[in-house]
Amino acid sequence: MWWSLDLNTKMEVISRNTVEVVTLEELRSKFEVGYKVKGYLGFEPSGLFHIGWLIWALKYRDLVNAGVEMYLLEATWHAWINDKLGGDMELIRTAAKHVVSVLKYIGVDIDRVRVVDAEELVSDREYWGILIKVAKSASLARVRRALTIMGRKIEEGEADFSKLIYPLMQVSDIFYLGLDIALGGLDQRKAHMLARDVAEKLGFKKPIAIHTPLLTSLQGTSRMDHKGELDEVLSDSKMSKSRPESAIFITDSDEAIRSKIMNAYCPLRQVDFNPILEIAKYIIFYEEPRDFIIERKAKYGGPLEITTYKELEELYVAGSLHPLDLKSAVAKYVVDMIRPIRDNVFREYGDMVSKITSHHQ
RNA sequence: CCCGCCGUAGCUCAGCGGUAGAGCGCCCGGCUGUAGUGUGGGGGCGCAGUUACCGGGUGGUCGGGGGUUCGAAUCCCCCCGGCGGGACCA
Repeated sequence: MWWSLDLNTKMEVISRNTVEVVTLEELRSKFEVGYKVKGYLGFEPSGLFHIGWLIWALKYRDLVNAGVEMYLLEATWHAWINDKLGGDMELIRTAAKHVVSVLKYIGVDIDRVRVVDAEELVSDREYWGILIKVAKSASLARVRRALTIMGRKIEEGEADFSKLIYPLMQVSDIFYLGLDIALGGLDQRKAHMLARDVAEKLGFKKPIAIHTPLLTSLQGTSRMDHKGELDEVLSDSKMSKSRPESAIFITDSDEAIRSKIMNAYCPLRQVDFNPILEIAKYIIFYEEPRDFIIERKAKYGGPLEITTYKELEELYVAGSLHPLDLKSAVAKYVVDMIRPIRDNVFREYGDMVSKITSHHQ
């Protein structure tokens, strides 16, 4: 268990499969000092759990297992600000609960997690005091720079003012809970950096930011042929709920999962922006070694058995593994992984699922 | 966190190894014109006062701290602050 982990093992467990830890040195010294390290992840209950979230969920599990005292913030008010689920707070709250359940099913020791609803934070006037302090210590331009995409539309007058409060709340959440670590997908970077910027000025702990990768959309990124237009290629590539066919949901049937994977973008021998390889890397091979069997007819080379992602990638780059065989294998493992979770979600949150599903239409 | 630019007078900035500057503002004075006012009108005088002009004056820890140098606003290092950019969005 965690108390038996030595420092180097902790550091390894926490930093694996992340895009970055800002900064590793700060994290190490926190552990060296030896006091109870507190971390959190805030998630916006915006709909059904999808496979992209699994990446931060697994990282969350790592942090819990590494002995970090983890908070899980149900960012219900934040979802409201971002007009998620039609602003239906009841539905948002239920959606939040189903995410907590999924975490439990993937093996997060939920008894050691402190689940907090944003409702609790905003009910405390101290929270709003912190928020005003944060607001006073950052210029309008600085806050605007920390905005999500949604918020950036303010410039065009397409968004309401509450979007500007959003990053202030994210920062206030961290300070209010007294956290050492802020975990999130790479898309949370701007808010985390704002928190780091103003923390010392206000006498709060400067949070260490841990960012997990974002999965490429199953549709991939077209326009790869434009040389040097990386930005253009990268745009529009995150796996997102707004386009159901681009993501695998925890509620998808075995057939739906297989079909989405088989139809996914998966260029021969190419690693970059290859959603199937990413799923293999960040989800199937999250923990290594792992037994991974690729069934193949003898005329295509026969079955393959590997244990690490590195082996898989090498085979693929070498052209020894055809996209179709890769997809079949990945689909099998994803289906096996999701099936039990899905069954539980339907059992506990069947009503919510149908509500949200109808909401999508 | 990374990259780039910036921080010099109240404001906008120039100067980028050799005496800290300009424009604007501000203060004092002058003058011309103008509206108001004392007192019914005019003149004079006074008060008050807008704009433009003229003259004079006021302007500074050159963001902070170290270093290099005979000499630093200027070059180097560290820090603080600001703006922009940074895989989703654009």
